[in-house]
This record gives sequence, structure tokens and C-alpha cells, in this order.
Amino acid sequence: MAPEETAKKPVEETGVRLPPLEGAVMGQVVTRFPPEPNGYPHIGHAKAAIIDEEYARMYQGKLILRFDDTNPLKEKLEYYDAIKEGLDWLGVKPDIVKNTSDDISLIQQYGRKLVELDGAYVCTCSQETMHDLRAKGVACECRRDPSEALTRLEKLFNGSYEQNQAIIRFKGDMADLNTAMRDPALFRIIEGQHPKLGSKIRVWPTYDFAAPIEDSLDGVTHAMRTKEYELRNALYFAILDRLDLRKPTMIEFSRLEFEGVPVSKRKIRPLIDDGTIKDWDDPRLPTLSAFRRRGFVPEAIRKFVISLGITLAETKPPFEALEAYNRKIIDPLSMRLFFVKDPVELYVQEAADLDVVLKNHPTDTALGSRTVKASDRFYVSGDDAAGLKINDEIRLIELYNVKITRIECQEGKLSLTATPAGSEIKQSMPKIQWVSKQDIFDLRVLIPKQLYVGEQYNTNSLEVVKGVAESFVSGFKPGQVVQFVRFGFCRIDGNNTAIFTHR
RNA sequence: GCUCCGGUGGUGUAGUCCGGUCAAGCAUUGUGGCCUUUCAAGUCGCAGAUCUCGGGUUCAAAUCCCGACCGGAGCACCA
Repeated sequence: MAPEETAKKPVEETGVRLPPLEGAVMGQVVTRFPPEPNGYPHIGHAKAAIIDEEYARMYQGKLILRFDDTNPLKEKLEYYDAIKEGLDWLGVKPDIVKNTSDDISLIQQYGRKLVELDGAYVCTCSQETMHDLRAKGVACECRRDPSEALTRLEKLFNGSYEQNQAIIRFKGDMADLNTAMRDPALFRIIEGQHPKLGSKIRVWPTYDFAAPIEDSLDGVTHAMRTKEYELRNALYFAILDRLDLRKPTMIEFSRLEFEGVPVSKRKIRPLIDDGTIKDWDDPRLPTLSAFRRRGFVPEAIRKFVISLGITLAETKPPFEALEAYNRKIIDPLSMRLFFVKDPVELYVQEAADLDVVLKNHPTDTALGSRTVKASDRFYVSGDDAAGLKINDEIRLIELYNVKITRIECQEGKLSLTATPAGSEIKQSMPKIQWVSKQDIFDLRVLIPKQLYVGEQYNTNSLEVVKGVAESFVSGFKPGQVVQFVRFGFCRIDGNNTAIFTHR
């Protein structure tokens, strides 16, 4: 089974559900997911996008995917695509896709209007001055004397100012206890190549200005964002107030991140730059591409996100919960195969050559079966071998029982000898998986662990397990999710490598 | 430092707005049985929270009020 082919079940059937939306009217809800195309999508994006979509669906409304691209210095074309791909994989289907930059002239017009309305002004103070005055809660000369505002506004847009020489500031309240209201920047000059607009535009709105304008104009009824924006709500509504624009309902929720698996580029980029981590889809990362490569299916992520609700409490949810959702989905779809870690040779004296037919799934016969050629030589896992004593009787799963007659250790290499011991399945007997010596496929399994322990990179974050699997595994394409019996679920990654999903 | 937001079993949450039906539901984890030629899944059961703490209001508080403590966020010409 390839994870991307998992059937998408309606969430209502799963038992997990989001609480009702405040003030929502059936058929009229419009939500929006506004990522900045400045990086690869991760689990945090997934949470926001899924919640946005769930509510749009719950009320038979619309979901807008709006790339919040108002900073040409940070955005790249490849990220627009990466985010689209990520959402596509997640099964999040926006009804409308647009960019904030599509509306750049409109937004600029509203900016000009705000200055004309005396709701904003052009400030030419240095950043240091601004910072100091803001800290003191004092207005600068640019604000106190509005006579030049309109002239400056023209100069700003006709290119008379250089970058950093002038910005448009909101006329808030320099003494407000909420510092977001102390005349924040609304527009600034950025010289740079924008992925969509090139160098055509140089007066760019900040997020603080673009977001409310876009939400209002796009018809968004319920705007959701993570809670670090809470203090900016006052600004958001003040802007819409002064411009006399319709106000959406604002809802915030906590960010999603796992313990030891940071989402921040600040913590990941250095590891990629210095080669510690190869790429953004490394299974230790919380990017969507990593989850996919690791064998997680979109529907598990969706259920998990919904189960978290839209709480404001800042907590790191247990990764095991995500695993549990995933396990329940992939369990019935995954073939059961044998893989032995740290192989130890087992010689079964006088064992006959056999063609063993193995079921690919214990209950679902639709998954078929396979035939393995067995002789008297096998491999069993080092862990199992280590626990054996002479005269122990064990069952080779789906084969027969053997009794250990000799345990040798030459040059640190363990080997076992046994004799047949019937075929009756006994409750008490350990049942272990095996691989026929003439039917092996070398396989290494990558087991991702926490990337960070505290603030420190975890040097043991990727365990590499070596072993042998059945040759049947060689026929799988990358993307196949299987369960190695008594080992865990894995996703075939190609090049004799599998990635451990979870147990 | 200032401001804002949180604080329910090991963990994540429901409930808090509109006090009683909540000595608190669900999930996960743990644990025991059944099932099973897997240490998975399924299934049945159990364990685990006096709802951060201290006051107050009330016949009645997880739910309202006050205070404290702890945790997080914001204080950018980033989003």
C-alpha cells in the first residue's frame, strides 16, 4: 500500500470532531489558510490547514489558500509549490488559490487611503529612533506634524526614498500597553526580486496590514491563526475600523510541535547546511515530506490534529497519539513480512527443502500470499538468538518447531544448531520470524528518534539497523508500507533501505 | 521589566461563556483476560485527576470573584 493512496474517509465517521464554530452560518463560512512561501510545509502548517478546511467543510463553506507573499526577501517560488504539494498530499483541497501579491495594488490603495484619512503617516525616523520612542511611548515629529504626510506619501510611491528611509506607520496609540498598537509599520520599501512580481513593486505591505485587508476583501468569515498573534488582534480590527471594512471573526489556537522535534528553520537549517541532515524530507524532521517518507498517512495526521482541538493551552502533544492513529489505519493494509535484525545463522539438521506459502496478512486474504524456498539454513534475529539456551524449543512462524542443540560463538559471531521438533503449535513456545538463507534481501532500517534533546542536537537521532528480509521485499517500490513481524511498521525507501514508522 | 494568554489523570483533550445532570467524558499510555503461528490489530476489563495553590461568593464551583505560583507569547521596516 502506498500511503498516498489511502482512501480518505469522512471525518465524521471517525469519532473525532471539532467543536462548533462561533457565529457560523451553514453555507456561508469562509476560512483561509495563509502560509508564507518561505519554507517547506510542516506539521504546524498541517494543523492550521486542516482546521481551516474542516470548518469550511463542516459548514459547507469555502477554503481559500492564500500565499502570504509580502516580503520578497524571504519568499521563493519553490516554496509555493512545496506547500501546494504538501496540502495535496494531506488531502486539503482549497476552493480558491491566490496570493496576497495578486492584490498588491489594491492593498497599496488602501494604504494611501489610510494616510489620507489621517489613520496613518509616513515616518522617516531611523529604526533606532523608532525603537526608542516606541519603548518610551512617545510620538515622533513625523506623527505630530501631519502637514507633510501627503507629500511624503507621493515620494514614497514615486521612488524618491531609498530602502530604510521611510515607512508608513499606523496611527495607533504610542502609549498603549499593547505595544503592537504603538504605531506599527504598515508599508516599507524592499528592493528585491519577488517570486511573482519581480522588482516591479518596491513598497510592500507588512503582514499586519495585508492580513486584515485580504481577509476582509476575500470574504473570510472566520480567520484563524496561532496564538502568538493574539496581541495583534487589536491592530487587525483597528485597521479594518478606520477603513470601514467588514470584520471577520478571529480565532486563535496553539501551535503544534512535538517534543524534541522543532519546527523552526532556525534549528533545522544549520543541520542541513553542515550536512548532518541530508534534506528537508529526512525522517527525523516534522516536515510533511518527512512524515510521508516515514510512512505516516494523511488521514492519521488529520484525525490527530482534530483530536487536539482548538485549545489555547501551549503543550506538546504526545507523538504516540499520532502513531496510534496511524497504526490503526495502516494495520489492516500492511503486508506482514519477515525481517531479522542482526541476523544469526540457524542450522536445522536434516530439515527438508520446502516451498513455504506465507500469508501476506493474518486476516485479509485479499492481500494474497507468497512462497518462500526454505532449506536447512535460516537467519533469525540476534535479539531472539541471544535469549536462547540449549534444549529450548521455539517455533519458526508458519513453519515448524525446532529444538536448539548447539550454540556456538566463533570470533564474536553467534550461530545456532537445532533439530526438528514437530509442528504442533504450542501456546508456551516463543514464536519467532525467520528468513531462509537462500531467500535473503539485505535491508537496513532507519529508525528516527528525537532530533533534539533539550537545546542540543541529538547525535543518536537516527539509528541504523542492519539485517535481512525476505527477497519478496526486493519487489517493492519506494512508498510501500509493510509490517515486519515483531519489529514494526516500515516504509520502503529504496536502495535496500526502509524507514521505521512505528512499532 | 511591561502587557497579554494559558494551567483538568503519566500524556493530549471535553466540560469553564449560560454554577447543580461532573467526586469529571474521550483518546493515548500502562496493566489484566480473550483472540492470535507478531511484542501489531481487534475485543472485554482495570488503574489513574477532590479539576495548580490559597481565600471568597453561593444551598451548591472545575465552572463566578480576588490573590499567589508555574508555563508560554508579544514588545521587528518577519510572518
